[in-house]
Amino acid sequence: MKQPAIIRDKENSNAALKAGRNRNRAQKVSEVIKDWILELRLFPGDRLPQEPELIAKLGVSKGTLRESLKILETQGLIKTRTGPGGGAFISEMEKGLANSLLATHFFFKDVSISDIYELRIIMEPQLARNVCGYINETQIEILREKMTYYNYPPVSIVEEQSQREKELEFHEIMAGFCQNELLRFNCQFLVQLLKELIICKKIYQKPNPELREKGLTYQEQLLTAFTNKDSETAHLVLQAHMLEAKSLMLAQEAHFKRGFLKG
Amino acid sequence: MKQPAIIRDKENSNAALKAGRNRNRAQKVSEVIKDWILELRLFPGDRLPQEPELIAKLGVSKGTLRESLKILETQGLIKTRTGPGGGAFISEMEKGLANSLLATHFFFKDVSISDIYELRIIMEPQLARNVCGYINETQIEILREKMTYYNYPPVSIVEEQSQREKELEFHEIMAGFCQNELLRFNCQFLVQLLKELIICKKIYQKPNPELREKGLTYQEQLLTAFTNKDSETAHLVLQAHMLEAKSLMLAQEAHFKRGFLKG
DNA sequence: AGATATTTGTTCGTATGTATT
DNA sequence: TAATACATACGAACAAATATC
Repeated sequence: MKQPAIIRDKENSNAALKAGRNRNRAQKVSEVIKDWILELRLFPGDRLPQEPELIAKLGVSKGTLRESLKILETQGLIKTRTGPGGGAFISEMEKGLANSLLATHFFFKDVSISDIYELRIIMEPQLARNVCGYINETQIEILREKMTYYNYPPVSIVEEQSQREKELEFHEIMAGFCQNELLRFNCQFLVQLLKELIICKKIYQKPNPELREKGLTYQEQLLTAFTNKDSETAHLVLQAHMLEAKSLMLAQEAHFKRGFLKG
Repeated sequence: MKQPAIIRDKENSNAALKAGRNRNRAQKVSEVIKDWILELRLFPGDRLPQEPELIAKLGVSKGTLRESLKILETQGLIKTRTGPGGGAFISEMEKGLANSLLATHFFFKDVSISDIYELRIIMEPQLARNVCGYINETQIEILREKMTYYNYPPVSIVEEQSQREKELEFHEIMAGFCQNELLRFNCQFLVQLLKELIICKKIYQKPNPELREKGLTYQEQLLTAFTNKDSETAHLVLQAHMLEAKSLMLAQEAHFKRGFLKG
């Protein structure tokens, strides 16, 4: 594993740049710029020098520099704007991008519903327990409002699918309240995978009234637990919810490769 | 959320390309190519058309095409080779790249040891339970061999740190045996975060003999459980292990921003 | 081992688009 | 509206890498 070079002066960076003849220039340049970001302690909102200056300092052509910036942009580290005062700005990688990159990672892998629920069964209860500690009335109300989208039997297959999506969004929103970024990201990513599953593979075609009804009951119990600040009950309720959902879903088990690429 | 267009013919793709004047051309081109990959059912190893052909079919300049390919390369979806028979090849994103992209996501976020262990406490036991089902003697032997690096008291601070790393690698290897890609990736990513913590922030400077000794005991119990195919014991042992490790680590709690950028 | 053909990688000059003033 | 400052896009020429003979 490469040793992170937090401090490295410009001269050395450029030297390293010129030395490396064996590999891609654009990638090396992007790493040099990364070093600058660390070195100059740049934070989101700060601007990088403009193209001509970067070209001069790095000693590369416009095309190569643009490829390098594309790399950083793809990694979500910068964003570029045109016009006066424009240029490349440090930016915090947004959630959607990280999701889509990770989804690309699982693009050719074989992920099953069973795999997803193996994680959801342990993560969602923990999420509930965590969030319970500091969730407020306003946030509980947002969750309750989301439930109104599916607190009645669907009249069509289209509505059934829409309700499934809303039910997943309930979990997505709850995760959004979580202050542990790792836990939040994980839970939301799993929900995204399931959503893609709905859209792409068109499973859940058959009505599954039991799933909706039981889910609703669990979620009502969950909100009660939230109101009472009863984190252990919240944990248990969601554990039961997930176990139930898993067994109901496995009836329609389907492996899905590919298809959840685009973010 | 955008509707994934699994099937989309070339004409439509190009039409969509020409229509979009409001945004980045290179990015749109890269999405068109992604669509092609889906549409043509290309898999790792398959080759994309060569630059001149892509330029012709997409109606863009060479520079733009190269930026587009850079995007896909950064996302880990393709790799390019020069020379006869060269070109852009579909490739499976390697683990390291996914790790580094995700690490970039948490670059500006505040992740604490407590956050990491909140996840490890639930994931590692599940990992043990899962792996226990199919781990074989050879694999157990690999784990046992790794333990020899730290089954004795360290004589220096340097060795202490090295032992900590090896102990983390024990978990990394165990995760590598997991057949649930999601679970495997998560566990390994958490280990990577902890490793970066060792390197960058130099916590664990102070000797912590208790951590090593108790960890060793737990891991021995774990291997026994593996040998006996006793998944519930494996689960319980690792749960105790993680709880213990968390409390011992929190004594040295330190938040760490930045610094684990580069892959 | 060396020459050659093929294909990506890099550069530069120029032109166009776009947001600010 | 016009001028300005900047990114974005294009095309042709050249350099480097690699497989094949």
